[in-house]
Order: sequence, then structure tokens, then C-alpha cells
Amino acid sequence: MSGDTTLHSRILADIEGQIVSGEWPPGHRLPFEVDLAAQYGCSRMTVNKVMAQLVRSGLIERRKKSGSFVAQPKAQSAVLEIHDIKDEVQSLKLAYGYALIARTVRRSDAEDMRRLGLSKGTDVLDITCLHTAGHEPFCLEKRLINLAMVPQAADFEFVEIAPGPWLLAEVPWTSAQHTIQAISADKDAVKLLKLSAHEACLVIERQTWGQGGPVTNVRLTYPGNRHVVTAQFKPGG
Amino acid sequence: MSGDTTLHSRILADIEGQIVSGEWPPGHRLPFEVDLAAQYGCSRMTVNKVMAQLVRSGLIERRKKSGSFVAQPKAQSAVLEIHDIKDEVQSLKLAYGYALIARTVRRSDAEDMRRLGLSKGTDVLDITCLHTAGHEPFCLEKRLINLAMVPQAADFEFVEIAPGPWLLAEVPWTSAQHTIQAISADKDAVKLLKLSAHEACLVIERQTWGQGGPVTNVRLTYPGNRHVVTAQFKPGG
DNA sequence: TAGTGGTCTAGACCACGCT
DNA sequence: GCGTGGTCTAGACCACTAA
Repeated sequence: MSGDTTLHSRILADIEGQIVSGEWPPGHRLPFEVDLAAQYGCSRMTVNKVMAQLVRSGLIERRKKSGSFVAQPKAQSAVLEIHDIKDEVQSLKLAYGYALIARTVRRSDAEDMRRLGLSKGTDVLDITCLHTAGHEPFCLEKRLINLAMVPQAADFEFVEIAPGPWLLAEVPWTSAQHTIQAISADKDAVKLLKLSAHEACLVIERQTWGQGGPVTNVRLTYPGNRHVVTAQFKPGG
Repeated sequence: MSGDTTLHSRILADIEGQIVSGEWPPGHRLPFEVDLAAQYGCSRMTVNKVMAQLVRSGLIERRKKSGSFVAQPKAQSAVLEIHDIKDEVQSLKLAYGYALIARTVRRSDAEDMRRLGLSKGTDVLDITCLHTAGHEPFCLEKRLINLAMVPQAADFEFVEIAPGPWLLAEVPWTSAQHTIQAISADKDAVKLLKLSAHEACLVIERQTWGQGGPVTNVRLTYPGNRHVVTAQFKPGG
């Protein structure tokens, strides 16, 4: 963990490790800059650069006079503007609803392993659920959760709480990958999203990793004419 | 341009201005850190922080012993992995081809103004072209170019060179917005992309602004089953 | 008001890579 | 070689804000 090139990187990796491992949970107060400088035997400026990087990462928040605190795990919206679906619906001024459709635990089959990127079989939780906006179907969610990484998910019903926000609060994630594609609606989508046959749908697949392996893979199917993904940026980030 | 809060920000904004205005074109060598420090009357460390930020932004590249240079305008892939279509095709080990289908100059109509976000009418260049991979249609491009911002485009034929790379080399851009949606193929798409009727397509619309106003709006239509957009990221950027 | 982060300085040493 | 950027230091002052 401490065998990097520069002093920055070693301290950064060290502190990141404390956070993503959960040793310093969200809300935990980090040592002060002066103390960290003493601990690592470096100047305060060096520690400051590390902390600035951690702020840019969104891993910590800093308040004058109070100190630096591990941030609550944030949604991915920072980079790709895919909000929490509840927020997304509510920003349209529509009533949000959630319904669990299916929930099964099983030994991972070949397809599960491909989706999650598993090298060996584990137990997985397979969840199908529907998000509604103004009592109309809005988004169909098909999710796999790797129980080897999140064993406590096996004991959670997901009847009231959608798996997305639950996982976000429960598991620190370290990286994610999205793929976006257009497909014609399959039978499930036609029925649950009330579409006409073969209507174009936008499918967003998000694969999330934590420290130690794949956490979850989710496929969100939106009716194509009712949803767009947007991303705005400048060269200067 | 120099009325910000911190010394960093003022110097950063100043240098960014030189670059996006085109005063310092791609390839231009920036003054050395020591000289900039002298010019702005600050320490070298302060300049160094600014330069580090510019590198993160992708606006400059730095080489030891040589100096710092304004970077070639990069595709947006830095943030959202949408490559230049030519690169995209060639990374699939397929032969890339480009064909101009239509090219007209006209006074902007209401639809043009909506797409480009124009407040008043200007002349626009309307281009339709096709990108092919291995002699099969790959992507249909419908583009509007704001001639008030890029007058020299009126004199360019776009027979050999696609408008995307031409604009990238010609016009510095300051911000861009993507929207991604799924639609059923329209008649043009069916014919030119050789699709079956109402096949699902992925439509990526990119609106680009330069200093002074909207530059171009492009709609890229991909067969949905042949294309995915991916975006990978970590909380640590 | 006192402690904390935010910012900046004027040095320094080093590694890299042109020449 | 030698100039450049990369990194780091040991201070300093200021602004903010929680106590």
C-alpha cells in the first residue's frame, strides 16, 4: 500500500485505503493537517496537496475550524449525469414509486459471471424491480448483487427500499463503468413498461467495483422516447 | 479576465483565455515557470499549481527540458468516451470510409436555431454524411455549422475530410453537451444504414460552443445493436 | 477568540531528456 | 552537460467559523 513513487502518492494511497476499506467510515474525522504532517514526517504543504486531491475525488469534505471528514458515498452523477432514479423522477415534478417484482438468490451461472465479471462462482442476488413516475412505468431495473462482496444483502428484502440507494449507503465503491446502448424492447420490457412491440429502448448498464471485487451490475431500461442521458463538460473540467 | 478571488484563479483564467481565444494556438510553447512567476510577480510554486491544473484539464502538455505546449484540441473522450469516428472504426480493425451525402448553405430556419441554440438568424451549413466500417454503413452524421462563428467552413467542400476532424483542428471549443437517446430508425436511417424498418438506433447529439457562441450541432445515428457508449471512472477522477 | 484550512513564498534538490 | 519540470520544505499570513 505504501510502495509508490512520490510522497504524495504514498500518503494519498494510504488515506484512500483507510476510507475505501471502511476503517474510516463516512463522517469520521481525519487527523488535522499538522498532525498528519508530523505522522508522515513531511511538511504541511505536502499533506495539503493530498487533502486537496481527496476533496476533488469527493472522498472527503473539509470545514474550517472543524476539520476534514470522510464524505458520504456520492452518486456517480459527478461525472456522468445519471442521477438516482428517485431524484430523476422528482425533478420532473412527478410522484415517484418503487415496486419489487422478483428477488432470488442463486449460485451464479455463466451469464451472471459474465455480467459481473466474476472469475469463479459465488452466490448472487438477482433483483427485478420497477420505478414509476406519476403512476406510469418509468424504468425497469434488473440487478445482480455479488453476495461474496455484500453478504448482508441476502438478509434485506428490498420491498420498500430500492437496491440502488441501499447499496450506495452500504458499500463504498471504488470504480464504475457505464455502457449505453439502444435495443428493441423485449417481452419483459413491453409488458412492464407498457410499450408497443419492438419499441426502441435506452439501456444503461452500470458495473460497480469495490475494494476486493465486483459489487453489482445493473441494467436500467428506459423507453427511448421518454429518456435522454446528458453530459456537459468543458475542457477545463 | 483577471477579477477572480485567488491568485491561482486569476493566472489560470488568464492563461486559459490565451488558449481558448486562439492567441496561443496548439503547439505554441508557453513561457517557462520561472518567467511566468516573474511576469505575475509570484513564486514558482504558484505557477506550478496552475500548470498542473492545465495539464489535468488537457489544455497543455509538458515535457522536461522542452517546456510546456498548448495541446492539440482533444476529442471529448477525456470525459465521455466518444472517440473520433475514424479512430473508433479503426480500433475495431475495420477499414474506415467517409462519404459526403448532402451539403447546403442556407439562412437558419426555426429548427436550425433550436438545434444550435441561436437567438437570431444566421447562415448555417447543413451537412449529411456517412461513415463506413469495412464497407458497411457505420454511422449517419447530420451536422449544422454556425457560419457566423466559422465563416471559413463555407469555402470547404467536406468531400475528402469529415466535418468533425476539420472543425476540431480549425475551431477551439470551450464547452460541449451530449445527449444520448434511443429512437426507432427513420426513413433516412433505414436507407443509408441499411436497417430494417423501425430498428432501434442510438442517437448521440453533441452541441459545441466556442468563445462567442454556438459552433456546431451534430447528430450521430448508430444502429443500436452495433454500438455502445462507455464511460469509466473512479471517484478519484 | 482561537483553531482550522486556504493560500503563498523563497528557497532547495533531483531526475529526466534534449543537445 | 545543463535546463526544465517534479517535488518538497519550513515557514508565514489571512479568512472563516465554530465554540
